Amino acid sequence: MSTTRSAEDPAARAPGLRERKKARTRFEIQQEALRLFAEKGYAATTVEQIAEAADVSPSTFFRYFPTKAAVVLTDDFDPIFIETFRTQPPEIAVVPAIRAALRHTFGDMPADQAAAAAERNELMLSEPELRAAFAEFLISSTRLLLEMVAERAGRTVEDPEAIAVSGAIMGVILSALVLSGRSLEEKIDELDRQLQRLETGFRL
Amino acid sequence: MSTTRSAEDPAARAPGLRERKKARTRFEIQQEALRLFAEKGYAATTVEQIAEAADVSPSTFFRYFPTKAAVVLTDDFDPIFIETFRTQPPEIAVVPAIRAALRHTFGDMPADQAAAAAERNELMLSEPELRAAFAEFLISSTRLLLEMVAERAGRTVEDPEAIAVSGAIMGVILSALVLSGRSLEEKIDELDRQLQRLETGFRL
DNA sequence: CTGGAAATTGACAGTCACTATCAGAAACCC
DNA sequence: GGGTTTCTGATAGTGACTGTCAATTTCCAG
Repeated sequence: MSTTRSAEDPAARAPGLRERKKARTRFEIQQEALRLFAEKGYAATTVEQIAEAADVSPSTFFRYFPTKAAVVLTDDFDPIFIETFRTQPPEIAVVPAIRAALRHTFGDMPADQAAAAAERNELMLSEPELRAAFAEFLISSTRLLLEMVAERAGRTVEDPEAIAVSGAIMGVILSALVLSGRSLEEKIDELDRQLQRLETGFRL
Repeated sequence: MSTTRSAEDPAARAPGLRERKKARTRFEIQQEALRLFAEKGYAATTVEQIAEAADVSPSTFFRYFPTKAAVVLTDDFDPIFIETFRTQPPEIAVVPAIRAALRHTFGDMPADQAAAAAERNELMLSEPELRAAFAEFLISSTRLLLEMVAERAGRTVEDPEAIAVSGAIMGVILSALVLSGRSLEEKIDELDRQLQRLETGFRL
């Protein structure tokens, strides 16, 4: 059996070689793609070039990412955010719970991850093609948010007030992301204050 | 100066044959495209088929519409809405002014236009490709809304509160459009009530 | 009304994102 | 090691979109 190294080997701890290789390939593709995008621009980079840089075939690229845009839009924060929101004490209202979840998810983010997120965010908004794909994300997120809101408030997903508040929250988030010209950190702070206004109403 | 009354002639009032032909071709293409989309679905309809149905070459199609999606997204209501909003009495606050403008723009819409708008709306949300293009529209609309809000409220476009309220309004509109499963007319009514909640704050 | 300038058009060739298929290689399980 | 499953690359497509260029159509001046 083990003429070679034992179970302590960090390469052997993962759920299997296949899984590890997949994760590694996926990461590699994304890494190279983002590098090329930053280097030559999104539109000027072809999938073939990404595949070549990541040392896979174009076919393989599409097995890992359904579209060229997905390589930019793939985001690991959603599940964390959702979980945090769900585990807020039930007596807290929707908007405060959202605020708490946002603070928790994005508040103490490692610097390198924050930088990467900011970069992808910028890319997402500057490239028309990606802005388009962003809509997909936006709409599905709004749907998801509505479900979470309804669950917490004890309403159905058809409830007009639940729909309105979900939309308003998403709109505030979107506008903070798109319109506010600040750093990601400042945006999070600002976002918190803006959401607070949803609770009290706007006086403009 | 009028020896002839030709200026009244509806056919001669137009800026020239070239212009008229262009407008007519444009209308023809859009007409045929929407018919084919309704008939066979958006994805299943190729530009070549649209071009053939409209009796032009594929090249010509792309000279009139930058993308296949643009043929669906072309919209004539924005300018009306903007004008109505701008001409609201200045003492009225932002949200009520939006509500008034929405009611005026979409409230007394002719039945056939409403039907066409509803159809395009449905198409826009059901087809992934179009939903993507919808984002373009969404983001630019939010920017525009921010400008209008800032103007009315005497704030700059960097003002956080102006940003927040613009986003919230847009979010409420979006969610009403996307999430609420009603007819267009009902949606407008519902939208009015949902916007009202923005003024008073949410209690969920 | 006519000749030339300018705009519009269609044909053609090409790029690129994305899909379907299929045979071979790698990893899994025994 | 043998049999099964999964992953991969090569190939050949489809369809949206772009660039070019010559032919046609509309415009306008004389």
